[in-house]
Amino acid sequence: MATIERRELLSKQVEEALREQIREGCFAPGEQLPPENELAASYGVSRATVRAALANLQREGTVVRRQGSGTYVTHAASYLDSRMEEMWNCEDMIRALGCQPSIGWLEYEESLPDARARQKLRLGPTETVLVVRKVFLADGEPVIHCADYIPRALIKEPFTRDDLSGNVFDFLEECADERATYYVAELVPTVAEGSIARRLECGAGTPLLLFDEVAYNIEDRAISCSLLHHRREGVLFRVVQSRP
Amino acid sequence: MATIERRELLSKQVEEALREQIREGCFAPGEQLPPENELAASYGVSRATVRAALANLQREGTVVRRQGSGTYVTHAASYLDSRMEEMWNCEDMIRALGCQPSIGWLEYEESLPDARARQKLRLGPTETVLVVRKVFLADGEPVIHCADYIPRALIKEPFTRDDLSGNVFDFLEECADERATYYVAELVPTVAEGSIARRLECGAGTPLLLFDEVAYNIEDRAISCSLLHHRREGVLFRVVQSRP
DNA sequence: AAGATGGCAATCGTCTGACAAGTCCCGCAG
DNA sequence: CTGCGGGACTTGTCAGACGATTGCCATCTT
Repeated sequence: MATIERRELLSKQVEEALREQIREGCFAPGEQLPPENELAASYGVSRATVRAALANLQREGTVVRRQGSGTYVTHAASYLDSRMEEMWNCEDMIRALGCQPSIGWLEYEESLPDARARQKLRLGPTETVLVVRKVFLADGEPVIHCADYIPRALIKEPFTRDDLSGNVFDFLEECADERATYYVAELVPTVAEGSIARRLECGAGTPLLLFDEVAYNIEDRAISCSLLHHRREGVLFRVVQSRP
Repeated sequence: MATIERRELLSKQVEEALREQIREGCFAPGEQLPPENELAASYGVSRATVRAALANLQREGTVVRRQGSGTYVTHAASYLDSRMEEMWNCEDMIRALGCQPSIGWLEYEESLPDARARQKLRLGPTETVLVVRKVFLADGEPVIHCADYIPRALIKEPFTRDDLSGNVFDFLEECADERATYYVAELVPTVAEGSIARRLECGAGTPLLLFDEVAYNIEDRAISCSLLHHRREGVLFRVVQSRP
C-alpha cells in the first residue's frame, strides 16, 4: 500500500517557496519584500494565503512586518540553515555544521522499557519497546550519541538494520505509518561519563548537551522518545526568538 | 516624554487571550477548541483575526488544526510556562523553575568592548559599551551569571544602579528608547571555571549551558549582546517544535 | 449481525473585495 | 532651512462566500 501523498497546504507551499528564495539570496537581509498583493499575484494565490505564509516566517524571525511600511528580511534569515527548528534529524544537524554525517555504531534490541521511557511513552507494564542506540560521526569524528525508544506495538511492517540507520521519524513513517507532528525537547547540560564517554571517544568531564525528547503524532499520542548526547566544541544550536 | 503605548495588534490580543485561557485550563490538553466562527463572535473580531492568532498558537505547538475536524489543544500546552520562547529575561526563567528570583551581585563599567562584542554589535573602533555583570539567585542559590554589553551611544537617559538590576530589554526601552524585536541565541555546553565558577559558587568542571545572545531592534540593528552562563541540575529549558 | 457504502453536516482552508490604520515621502508655506 | 500637511502606499482587519476534508450516521449488502 503506497502512502498517499497528502496535498500540502497552499500557504505552506508559499511559505517554503519564500523561505527558499530568501535562503538563496533573492531577497537579502535588510531588503524589503514585494507587497503582499504582488506576492499573491506572482504565486497565483490570494492575499490571505500569502499573509498566512508571512505570519509563519515572521514568527520564526525570518522577516518582520511593519504596518504601513512593509515586510523586511532580517539578519536572522542568514541562520536559516543552523536553526534549531530545522533539527528534525541528526544528519541534517551535522550537515548544518558543515560536516559530512555518517553512522559510527549501531545496535538495537527489543526489551521492556525503563521507568523513564515507560512514563514518557505512557506504556502499560507489559508493553515492550524497540531500543535503537547509535553514534553519529561528523567528518569521521563521533559527535552524537543517540538512543531512540519506540513502542513495539506501533511497528506494523518488518524492518531491517538499514531502516534503523536513518532518523527515527522516517522509520516511524515507513514502518509504523505514524507521522511526528511535534516534539518536546528538554535541554540539560551535562558531562560525559561511562559508556557514552567511551563511545563518543572523549574524556569523562567533557561538556555535553543532552536532549531529552518526546515526539507526538497528530492525535497527541507519544510515538517515540530519545536521549541525544551532543558533543561539539563551539556553537551547537541557534535559537531565534521574535516578539512582533 | 512618556512612551506612547502602541496599540497592540488585535490578533496579538486574541492570541494572548487564548493562550491565557489554555494556561488556566479552560481548555484542557486534548480538548477541541470552539470553531473559528464562534471564537470570532465571542471575541468580537473577524474570523481572519482569529485565524492569525491560531496560526501562531499552532506554530508554537500549543494547538494543532485539522481541516474538516477542528482545532485541538496539545499536551505541549502544559509546558507553556517553561518554554524557551518565554525566556526574555532571567527572572521569568527562574520563576518558571518554581523558584524566587533575586540579584546576588552586580557591577558595571563603561569600556572599550572586546573584539567579540565589537563584532557582534557592529561597532567602530572608538565606540564604547556599557558592560553589566550580575548573578541571579534562585531561592538564594546562584544559578545564572549574566554579562550584558550595550553600545554607550544608544543610552540617551541618565540611569542608576537600580535601572540595571532588571533585565537588559527593559533597560533599553527605558533609557535608550529601543525595543528588542528578536534575538539570536547560540547554545554552547561548557563547564564552570575561573571567576564564573567562583561567582556561581560551584566547582570547576560543573556543567553549564552558555547562551551567547544578540538582540536586534525592528530596524535590524544589534542593540545588545549578552553572555549567559546557566547552572542548574535537571531540566533547563524546553523546546517545542511543530511540523504542521 | 457485521461490515461496506454513500450522503450530510461540521470545520478548516482559500478566495474576493473592501476599508481602516499606520508609514513614508514630497511639496509647500513660513 | 524647517515644520507642516496631504496623498500614495502597505499592512491590519472586516465581511461573506465557496472549496476541501473529516467524522458521523443511516442505509445497504453480504
